Amino acid sequence: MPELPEVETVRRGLEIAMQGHLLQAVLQRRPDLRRPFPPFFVERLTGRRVMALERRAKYLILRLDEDLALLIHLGMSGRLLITRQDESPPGKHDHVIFDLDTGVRVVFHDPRRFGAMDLTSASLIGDHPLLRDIGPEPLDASFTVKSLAPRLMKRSSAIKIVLLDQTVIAGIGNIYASEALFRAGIAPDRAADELRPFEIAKLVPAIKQVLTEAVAAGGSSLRDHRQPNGELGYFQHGFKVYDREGQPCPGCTCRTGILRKIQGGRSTFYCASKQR
DNA sequence: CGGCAAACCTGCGAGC
DNA sequence: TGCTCGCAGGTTTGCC
Repeated sequence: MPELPEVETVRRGLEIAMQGHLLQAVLQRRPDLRRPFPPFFVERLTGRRVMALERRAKYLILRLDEDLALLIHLGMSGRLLITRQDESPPGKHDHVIFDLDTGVRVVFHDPRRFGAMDLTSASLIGDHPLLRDIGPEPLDASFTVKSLAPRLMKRSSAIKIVLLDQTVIAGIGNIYASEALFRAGIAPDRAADELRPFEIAKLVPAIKQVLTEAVAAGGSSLRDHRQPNGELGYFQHGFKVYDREGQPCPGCTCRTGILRKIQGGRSTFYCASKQR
């Protein structure tokens, strides 16, 4: 499902349901997702208290007591849903169930199983191999033209491809890469290292703006994404180009409208007139 | 190291 | 109705 806004939406929902409470029972219903679960997954989690919920890029971090941290990635189709322990039995793709001491149940549901979970030391979380090389958070004040420009100057690939690289910027995925480039007026196949300073000066606020608006809307709900309370996000109504091939461009009067092309095996949506 | 294709999975809608 | 094909908010791996 999930890019930064969707994962942040999940974080906020889980924070309300889980923070301060005990993991009374954990049920792991299959041996692996994309990779095997870590050894003694259930045993290490059972009885732990959830101290805090954080997000880094598209990862959720559950800080637990006893210096333990649970790292969760939702992959393409993962959801975390809040329900009650007395509700219907788990379904086919409900792979992990967290029962809290409050009667709340949190279900990890992931049909494609591209998701991932790992356990690690909470105090050394930044050193974890999955987090170690991730780039700056785009909504942090430290993400600026000055910090982004040198990173882009090292890359000759198309800017759309580079925006998806989590070591360059954290949390952008296929939707928000297209949306940010449209808002910045930059063509997706431009080489990253050939962008001019004034273009990077448009790109940075475009990224911040589209992500901020999407977080405020509870993310985008296309196929799988739900907020943890089951409600839909609604930023899909704010898309200007994503999944709008053939529709009129909302930014200009060109006759071609929104185009779709494949970059790195994935769809990019753009307007050839407004984006140069 | 950079760049690119393939692989990992299941489900759904379109077209025949 | 039922089949095949293409496509899907991601990341890792392996090869050049």
